[in-house]
Amino acid sequence: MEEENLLEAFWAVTRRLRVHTRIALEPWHVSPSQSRALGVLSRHGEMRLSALADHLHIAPRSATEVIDDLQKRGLAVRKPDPSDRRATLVALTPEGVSTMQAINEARAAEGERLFAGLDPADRADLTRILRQLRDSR
Amino acid sequence: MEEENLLEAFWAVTRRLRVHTRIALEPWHVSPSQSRALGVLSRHGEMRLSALADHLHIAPRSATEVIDDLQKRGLAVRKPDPSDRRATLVALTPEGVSTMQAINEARAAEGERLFAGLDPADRADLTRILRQLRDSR
DNA sequence: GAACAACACTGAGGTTACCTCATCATGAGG
DNA sequence: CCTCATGATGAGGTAACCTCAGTGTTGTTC
Repeated sequence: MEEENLLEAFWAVTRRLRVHTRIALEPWHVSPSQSRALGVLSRHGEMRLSALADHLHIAPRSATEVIDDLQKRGLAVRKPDPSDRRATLVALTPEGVSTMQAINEARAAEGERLFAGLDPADRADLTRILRQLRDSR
Repeated sequence: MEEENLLEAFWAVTRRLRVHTRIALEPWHVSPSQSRALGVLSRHGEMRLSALADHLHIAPRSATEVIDDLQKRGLAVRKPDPSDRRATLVALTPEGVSTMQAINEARAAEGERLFAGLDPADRADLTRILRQLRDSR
């Protein structure tokens, strides 16, 4: 029953966070799945479509679609992999890079809005405990 | 940048929790959205379709679909609202009730698996902090 | 060095969980 | 009773995933 409450509280906070994220993304007309792809490309640099799919935990076919959308919006480009003519590399355009930066700032600000109410000690505890949960096993 | 990590850690734990939930639900062949509806009906008892939609934060039309599915599986029934012939009440069947119980137990067990690594003080802190985040503003 | 399995991507088409809009029956107020 | 609002649902749409089959390319094996 203690568990019940912990779980429930966790999901409630997750929902709030999701709402905040949606709001942060709105001005750029970028969907959550697109922003995840932007994030991976921005953190790891250009990569094959299949590698992107791995990072996003989705099927390669689905990565094709996400990249189609980002390319239509001018945020990413496909280019041939010089070392393997079967493969396609995906990279951010300059516009993709700057959009990602703007989104990161907006998201951090939205996160800050939610976490602002915590005093520093609680915030440190929360960070530490979440990391432990993330990395356990 | 502290924020970045807190947010990121939060999402990582959320993902683990989602995986655990999916696993907990698997044996009953109940989708997450169906289990949410079961949960609402189990906590609040029979209610109108539109009220269920409110609780689930979805459109009334979508509640119709969720209930269609639960009814097909024999977990819920529609009955006329005696006080308004336009309205339809939805209630759990005995099988729906027992399925919900089983799911709750499995989910608590799965949650326990994730949270088991925490020492009691951390667990109490986490619960308290999450409640604060959930209820702030 | 030809044959062939394995691989990278994408077209076709499916699923889930939502949505809006239009329709139909019923209800409530003037 | 006549109009307007309301509860559910049919029809049809969307986003973000999926699988499966096909095409071109590569590495391997004999």
